[in-house]
Amino acid sequence: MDTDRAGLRERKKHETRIALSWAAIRLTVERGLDNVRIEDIAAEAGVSTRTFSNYFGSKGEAIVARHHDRARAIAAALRERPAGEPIWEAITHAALAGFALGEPVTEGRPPDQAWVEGLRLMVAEPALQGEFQKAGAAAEAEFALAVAERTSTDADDVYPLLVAGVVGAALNIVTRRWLSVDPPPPMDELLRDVFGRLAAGLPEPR
Amino acid sequence: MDTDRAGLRERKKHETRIALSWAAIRLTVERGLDNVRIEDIAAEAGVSTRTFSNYFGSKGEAIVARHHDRARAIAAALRERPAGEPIWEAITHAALAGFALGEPVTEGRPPDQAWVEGLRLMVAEPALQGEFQKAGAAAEAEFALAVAERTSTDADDVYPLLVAGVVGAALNIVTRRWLSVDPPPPMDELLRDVFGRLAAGLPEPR
DNA sequence: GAGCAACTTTGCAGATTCGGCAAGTTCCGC
DNA sequence: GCGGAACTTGCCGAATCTGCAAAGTTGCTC
Repeated sequence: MDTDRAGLRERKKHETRIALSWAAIRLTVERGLDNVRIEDIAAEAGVSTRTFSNYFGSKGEAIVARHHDRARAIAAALRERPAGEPIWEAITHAALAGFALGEPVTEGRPPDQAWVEGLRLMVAEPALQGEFQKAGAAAEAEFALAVAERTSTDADDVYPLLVAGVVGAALNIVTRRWLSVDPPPPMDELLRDVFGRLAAGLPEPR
Repeated sequence: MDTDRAGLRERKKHETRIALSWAAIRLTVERGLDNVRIEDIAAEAGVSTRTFSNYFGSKGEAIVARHHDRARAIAAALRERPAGEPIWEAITHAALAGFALGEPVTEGRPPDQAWVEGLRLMVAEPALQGEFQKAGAAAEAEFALAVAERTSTDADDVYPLLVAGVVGAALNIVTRRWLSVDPPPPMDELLRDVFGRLAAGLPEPR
């Protein structure tokens, strides 16, 4: 039943982490960032405020945690792609796989109207901008490693860093666009469009 | 003598802002982020702590302010480039112009050893990562506008967003690299290398 | 140059957050 | 089982953030 045989302790820790992050997101979407105190989040997850601080340094970190996990999943997915595959193709597939995990939100029910609206407000929150960006940057570092491995370049070489940075920027745009267009368009299309342009060398539209 | 005829009030406000940001950077580089209190920064700039809060929402914001200004200068520089110029060429020149303003640090004296070391520690500070990224993102938005203008596309179209995102990533890499290589290499080379790769469609090295 | 309006700075207070420290409790490996 | 390691928790002080109202400046008009 456990995803990994790492023992009860590890599993519980992981569960607490998820519960905290999830509670942080839900409360923020419902009430708005300023009306959520760490106290509330901790209560929702059934732990003390002090324990919250053991897991996350701030509200923002907790909120962004899941976003961060997904970004890292994409890096992991890239490592799974066959070695011969052209790089942009591999990256596109990895991104699709990462997003295929799906927002836990939409797991059962269809995307709720009020929920999407709350999400928009949340990601627009200025206080969280830095947090999202930071999570993206951390994931980029891992992505750069995967790219370096695949292309047999040094990890601190310009090439893998540049590819990772570009991919990070692309994912940001895709995510924002998915939220901004009114009937959220299928991720597949967005991802293929953006990575297609990148693979083609960003031709100037006309 | 005044840079703009906007009146004493505006000028003084601007000076205070610079002084605060500058004091924040200097103290952080010297002592490390955790050993600098807002109280210290305000004292250094000759204002009260409450006034500090009128200008910046946090230490991080103050530290990053100059970085932010420079990024916006690059976006402004892009608008100045001739309309016919190929886009990547224009961008490269804009970036060069932006960096040419020079770190006020290196204005007179050569880059000090201890200073560069402190800078490295500062940009490596986890608590500032988000702040830097956030500043970069804000500048990206302006950059996207400039690109949209130049290419006659909609500002919320994918193309300008993507170009801006890619440029932001590239500038991040250039900045980090400038700090990481031991004798800081000339900006020109770094910028030309990175933007050259982008203009060529990110060819895989071999 | 006197006076008024708008703006900026400042001190103060309350709410919140952040981290260290020292129990108390639970889990892992032997 | 048992000892040690890891995790949770409450408590506390330092630091930050923000609203509010008083005091000080600046800009503009008559």
